[in-house]
Amino acid sequence: MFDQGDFIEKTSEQYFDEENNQFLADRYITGTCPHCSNERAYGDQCENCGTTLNATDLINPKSARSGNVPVLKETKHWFLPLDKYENWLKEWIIEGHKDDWKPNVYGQVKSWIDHGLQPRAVTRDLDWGVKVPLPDTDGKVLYVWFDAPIGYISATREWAEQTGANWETWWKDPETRLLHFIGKDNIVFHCIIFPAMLKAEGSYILPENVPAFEFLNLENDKISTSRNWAIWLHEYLEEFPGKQDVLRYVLTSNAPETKDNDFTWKDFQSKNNNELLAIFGNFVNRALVLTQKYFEGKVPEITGLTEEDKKVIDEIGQFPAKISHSLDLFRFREALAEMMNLARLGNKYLTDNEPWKIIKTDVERVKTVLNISLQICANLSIVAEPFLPFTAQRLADLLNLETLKWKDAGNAEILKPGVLLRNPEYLFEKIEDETIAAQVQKLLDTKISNAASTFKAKPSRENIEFDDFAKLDIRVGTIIEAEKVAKTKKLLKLKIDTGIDKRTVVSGIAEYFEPEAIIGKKVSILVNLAPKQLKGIESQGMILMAENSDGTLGFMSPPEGFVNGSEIR
RNA sequence: GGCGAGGUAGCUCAGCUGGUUAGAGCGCAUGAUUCAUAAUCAUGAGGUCGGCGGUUCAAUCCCGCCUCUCGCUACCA
Repeated sequence: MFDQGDFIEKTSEQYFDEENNQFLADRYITGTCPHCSNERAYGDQCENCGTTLNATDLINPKSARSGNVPVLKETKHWFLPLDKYENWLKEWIIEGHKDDWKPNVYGQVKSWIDHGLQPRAVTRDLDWGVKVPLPDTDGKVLYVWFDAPIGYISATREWAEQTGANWETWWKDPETRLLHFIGKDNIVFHCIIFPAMLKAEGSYILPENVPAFEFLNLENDKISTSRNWAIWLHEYLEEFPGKQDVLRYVLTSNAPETKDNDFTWKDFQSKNNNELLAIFGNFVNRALVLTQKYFEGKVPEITGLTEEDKKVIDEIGQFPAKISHSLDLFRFREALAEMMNLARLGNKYLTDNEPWKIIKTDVERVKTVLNISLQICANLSIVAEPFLPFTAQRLADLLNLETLKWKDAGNAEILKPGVLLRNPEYLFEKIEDETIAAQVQKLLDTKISNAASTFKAKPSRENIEFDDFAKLDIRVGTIIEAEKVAKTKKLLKLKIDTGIDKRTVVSGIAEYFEPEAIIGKKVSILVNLAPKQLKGIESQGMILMAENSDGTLGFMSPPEGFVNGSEIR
């Protein structure tokens, strides 16, 4: 792309730390916030007032690395001119994929394009990352969303070299269906930036579809590996040995295809016990046990088909197409449910025909019933494979089947009469309440330890003299009135009995306290703070609050029995 | 603040270009059954389709406003 002149070179001014000889990311610059005068604001944001900043907005900027004053210095960057691809993207996605891309993906791409695309820098000044492979580019690396997609290609290439495959088949062959499975937060990268790169380079194919998923939460909270709010696969495999497919099943049936969804352990248990075990596992077990009991485990032959048998066989034939159709449309939940319907068909067929009853009077009929039931099992071993690969293999083994392909499914002649089946084994086992409780407890524990460990107490501020402290006049007071300040999210207007007088204080605590609930509350109040107008109300003082690690607030309440106006020292 | 997606039975979700009693799975209730890991099969009870207003003979589905959730993005002080 560089050789083709696909990039724009642009020079701009950014803060530079002369001592460390590097450009500073916004995060590495601190200074005084121009809005709230907090002296510890970062170059990208002031954590005191929450304002988003540019590094050049800061008053008295300092480098967080050396403590020195950074200087503005010119730096050169390479930009991908996304605007040049706007028309092409419009044609390709807005017109070309109006009907086959998911609404969330299409909508967001359209929104971006409608707003007009800007050239986007693909390099950064950082001392870590993938270096820019050009002369005189010390200290410059590739922007993560420029180098990550290239990483997908490199990874394919590495895999291909190890396995003797041709990586270009996957990325350049027009016959290849390239699909990007991503989360909704990455839509712009996979639908605009990466395709623009591929298009610019010229010899790559484009994704046929980018079916972005929404987000999966865990027990009602955002999944976060850094907060350890996650289910780690290696732990899962140790704690639930042999249950890979259970997790696959639950994740597929809960997949956030159209909106955010929640993974809960209770749901995991219920899907295992009530669906996988009760419907799928149980049906297979019924068929195998009956065959074992009545025919020494040998597949019986068909002795004659009733109308009902023919109907069932016809239904079996429809499953592969139904399932693959759903898969083609990226409706994985639907495909999975359809697969389970085949097991349901089996259960119903057995119950309707009651082989355990007619065995006493009509052995020939039982042969047919069990043959068809076993054919359903055989079909299951094929159509379950995309969702439950381990189970599919175990089931095939139980049936003494060679590995079969998708095209082998859909008929009732997969198992040959006379074939000896293995002894029945359970495909799934019940997951008990205690097991689930333990997993939930494990998560609760991380939540507790998270709260404790991620909280870093701020370093103490500069020392002050006693006289400085003595200037503060803090008193015991009581809230006697409280109401929300209109058109604000955070503010409550409080009337406080300070013992000296009854005064109005506006306090930013509305997110944590209902007005009615705090009337009568004893508080500590700074009474000699200069009055300030907030939302047109004069606030005369300040209520002292403690702020917890998660941002929640609590009153600094005086002990019981202390009267209004008592001094706090 | 702007944009995008979503808000349908207790839970998870379907509902095509608007049209008789809004569907499925799980859960729940009742009945049947006992080959099967108290599994299965049948039947049933659950929804003013987020709220308000509009278009229409007719709206879950179209339009407007509001509200809540998630994502992208911006900016003022």
